[in-house]
Amino acid sequence: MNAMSAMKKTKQQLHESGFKLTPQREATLLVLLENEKEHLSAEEIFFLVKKKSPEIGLATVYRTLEILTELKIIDKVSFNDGLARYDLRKEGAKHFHHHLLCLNCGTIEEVEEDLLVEVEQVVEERYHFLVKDHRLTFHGICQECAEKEKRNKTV
Amino acid sequence: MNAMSAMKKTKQQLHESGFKLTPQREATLLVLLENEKEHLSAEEIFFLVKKKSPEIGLATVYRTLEILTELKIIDKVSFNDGLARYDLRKEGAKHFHHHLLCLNCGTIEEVEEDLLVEVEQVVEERYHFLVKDHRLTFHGICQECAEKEKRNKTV
DNA sequence: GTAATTGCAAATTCTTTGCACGGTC
DNA sequence: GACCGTGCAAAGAATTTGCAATTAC
Repeated sequence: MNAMSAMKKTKQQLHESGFKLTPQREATLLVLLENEKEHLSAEEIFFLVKKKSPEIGLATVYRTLEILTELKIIDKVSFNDGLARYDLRKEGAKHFHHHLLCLNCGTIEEVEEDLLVEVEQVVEERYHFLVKDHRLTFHGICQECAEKEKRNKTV
Repeated sequence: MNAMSAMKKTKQQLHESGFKLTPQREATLLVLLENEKEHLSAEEIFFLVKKKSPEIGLATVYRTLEILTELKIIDKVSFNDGLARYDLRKEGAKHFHHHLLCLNCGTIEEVEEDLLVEVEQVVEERYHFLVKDHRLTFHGICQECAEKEKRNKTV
């Protein structure tokens, strides 16, 4: 675990861009680090931060998330549920990881490995498009739901 | 061009699900067909429909878009600009087409061919996830912007 | 010291809902 | 005549903004 080192690194990134590391920003970042597998919305982050630092305002959380997105420390994603969610970018990850969204239970799984290396090459060559990043989400049925379904049919 | 046949087919789909093809729904669908390369927001669709049928209300457009999404005639997409956009599903397309979003000029190009056939197989095998559909958007620089950039450097 | 940052409340933006009215089979 | 669909206006949800007070460096 290196929440410490991640925090330190972020602090530096903030300073490099002329931002200050305020307690509010630190608290927000900590929540993001502690929940890196989740895909929290601004409001969810706000409530989690509020638990430890009750004086924080929702607007500050929004403003912090905006800065962190700008610095590419987090990514803003949207899974068609109409609100923005925030996802910590993995240390040194060149590309955004992929998501598996279960249409049945709504769970979001993460796929760390980059499955698009070849596809991106095709896009660059065939469509003359210089790929910088991507957003890929598969919609489908997760293993757990598929098994549940199977069991129900057997019964 | 077969806006006629597309309309006819949709009419049937609506009827099969117990909906009527009202003039408002027809006008909305027509705008979608006429702008199938665009990625219009609800409001943009509303204004285009209003040109021809000034009596239509925004709420009706939203309600129509909801029905069309439900019937999988259109797809609701979001490109991180915070509002929903709607995209006509291609005739008989099993999978949602891909998008190329230019980070410079904001243009969205479409990629009709399915580049994910093999990747989906990997996901199914390696992650035990039954893929039903996907959302894939590449972020990068389009050909036009890349050339403009090059020209500026030469000058 | 001072420019950046904050919390709060008000404002905006996008979308949904309630409801009386109109159209259709 | 029951029912679906509509327009309008009001409500709602998510996010942004203005501003005076506060804080980090």
